[in-house]
Parts: sequence; structure tokens; C-alpha cells
Amino acid sequence: MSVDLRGSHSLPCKDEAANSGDSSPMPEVHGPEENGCSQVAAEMLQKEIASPCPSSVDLPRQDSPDSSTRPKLKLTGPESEEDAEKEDNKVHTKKQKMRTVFSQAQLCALRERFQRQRYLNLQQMQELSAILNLSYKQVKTWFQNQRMKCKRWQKSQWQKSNGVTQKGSAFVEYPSLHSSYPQGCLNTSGSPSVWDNQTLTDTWSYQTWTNPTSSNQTWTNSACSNQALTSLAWSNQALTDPDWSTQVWNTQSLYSQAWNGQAWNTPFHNFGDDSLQPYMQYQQTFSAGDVGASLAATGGSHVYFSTPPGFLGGLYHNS
DNA sequence: TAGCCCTTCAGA
DNA sequence: TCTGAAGGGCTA
Repeated sequence: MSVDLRGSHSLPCKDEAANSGDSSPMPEVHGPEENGCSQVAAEMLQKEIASPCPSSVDLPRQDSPDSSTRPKLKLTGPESEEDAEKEDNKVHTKKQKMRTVFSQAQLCALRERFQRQRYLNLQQMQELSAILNLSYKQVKTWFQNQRMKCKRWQKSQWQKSNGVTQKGSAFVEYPSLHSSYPQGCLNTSGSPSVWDNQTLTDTWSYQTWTNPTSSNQTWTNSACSNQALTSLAWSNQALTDPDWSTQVWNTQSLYSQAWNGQAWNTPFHNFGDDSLQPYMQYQQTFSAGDVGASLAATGGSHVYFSTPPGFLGGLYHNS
């Protein structure tokens, strides 16, 4: 069975930082093995530390305490002393913002963590920031922005559905992942109501889902994407179980079904109520070596794939 | 002090 | 033009 991995991008940057040894003391449950995203991200981070990515090296380091040393950042300020003088002359002008561009690996780790935990305590944020080579404030800001993003998305969803179908259900707890919110606005129920179509054919299957912006948009969130893998799970399930798409889903069945019978032999996390969200994605383009290395790095015994139905969609190949 | 919310604006 | 990191006011 081949997979159309159009959702996957090439590895964003092998050099880029990542997470997540996640030694969080929080109640959210971590399996002995982190999800693939984290594992790979962890490896990427290790690689980065060992040998920084050229693309990163070329970038100016950010002096701001808020900045990571890793995130790509363009300083908009003066690049030379002359420029500096010119800038001094404009001292009264508005202070320019420096906008950090987080690496894909950092984003991956952040998103993965966000999916499990929308709120981190101080220690967790510090740990995460240390792991990702970001500042505490950056991590905090990112989580806040992320929460707001999810909230806006939920709001838009409610409005679109006239506030009828979703408001009272767990479904809205986290909006489904979609193109604009690829980082953890999850649909915790996986309710089939979100599916527009589950047309499955012998060869190609196309999953669409209610997406506020583009229902057919292929999952594109690079580093973390495992849409194809997830799709395969759905595909197999849907093909063998005609009732699959109509049954009432709860979170447990969601995960079970999603991974039912897959060769990955993946245990399911017993997510706490606060983190019903599944672990996220896996980067398809990682090589076996990457995976193995990341497993070794994290002490994992097997790779974690877990993304629920209703969570991603995409084009995949069943043959 | 953290979170929410709105806003700004850099960068893609 | 759009996204999203970050600034800042407000509240608890």
C-alpha cells in the first residue's frame, strides 16, 4: 500500500530544534514512548546541538532574552554601525518588533505538547523552553496565542453551524486540526459529523472534513504531519467496517478504531481528561534511520502513531 | 504573575 | 495579503 505523502514536506531542517523529552510531572499521561513527532524532534534537536544547521548558523542570533538562539529571526534593526547611527537618529520612532520564526522542529514540539496540554505550569514551560532552546516567555506566548487561535476557530465553527450541533458536545473542546490550525486544535470526539465525505475506493481515498477554510486541503504541516499514516488507518477501518463512519464515537473508541489492527501495534495512552487529545503526527519523510535514532534517543521501543479520525484528512493510496 | 483579549507588524 | 510572534491593557 502506497501513500501519497503530499502532506508531508521534506524534513524542515534537520538542524532544527525540537522537543521533548518531556519529563513533565503533570497529570497528562505520557507513554513510555513519545510520539513520533517528539521523538524525531528530539533527534533533530540533538543533531542541531551537535552540528547546527547552516541555515541557522547564517542567521543572526537574537539577543533578546525572549528569543531562542535557534529560531530564525531577522533583525529588522541596523546591520551596520552606520545604520545604527541612522537608527539612533530615529530613536524616537517606534521600536521595531522582532518577530521570531520558530523552526519546524520547535513548532512540532510545541504543537505536540499543546495537543496534550493546553496549559503548562511554570516548571513545564521552563523545561520545554530549555529543551527547545526558546525562552520561557516565548513558550508562554506561543501557548497563549495557540489557545486564542483555537478559541477563534471554535467560535467560527459555532457560527457556521448556527451554534446547533457542536456546542454542547465534547467535539468542540478542540476544533479539528485544519490548515490554519495545524497545531493542536483537536477534535476530541472525532465525531463523524465532521466528515463531509468518506468515499473510499480501491485505490484512492479522499477524506474530507469540515474545514472552515478548505475542506479538501491536504494536510501540509510539514514536520509533524502523519496524515497519510492516519489516513491509512482510517482507510483500512472504513473499508472493513461499513458502520465505522456512522457509529457513535467516544474518545476511547476513537483511538482504538483509529489504530485498530495496524501493524504499528501501538499502545494507547490513557489520556487524562485534560488531555484527551492524541499524540500527534509523524513526519513521513523521516528515514528509517531517523526513526531508529530517535527511538534510541528517547528510549522508545516502538514508534508512536496516534492521530484520531476527524483530525486530519488527505489523499492517500490504498494499493 | 498568568491568562485573556486585542492589537501591531515582521516575514512569508 | 495573511499568518503568527509579540506587545500591552485588563482582570483575578
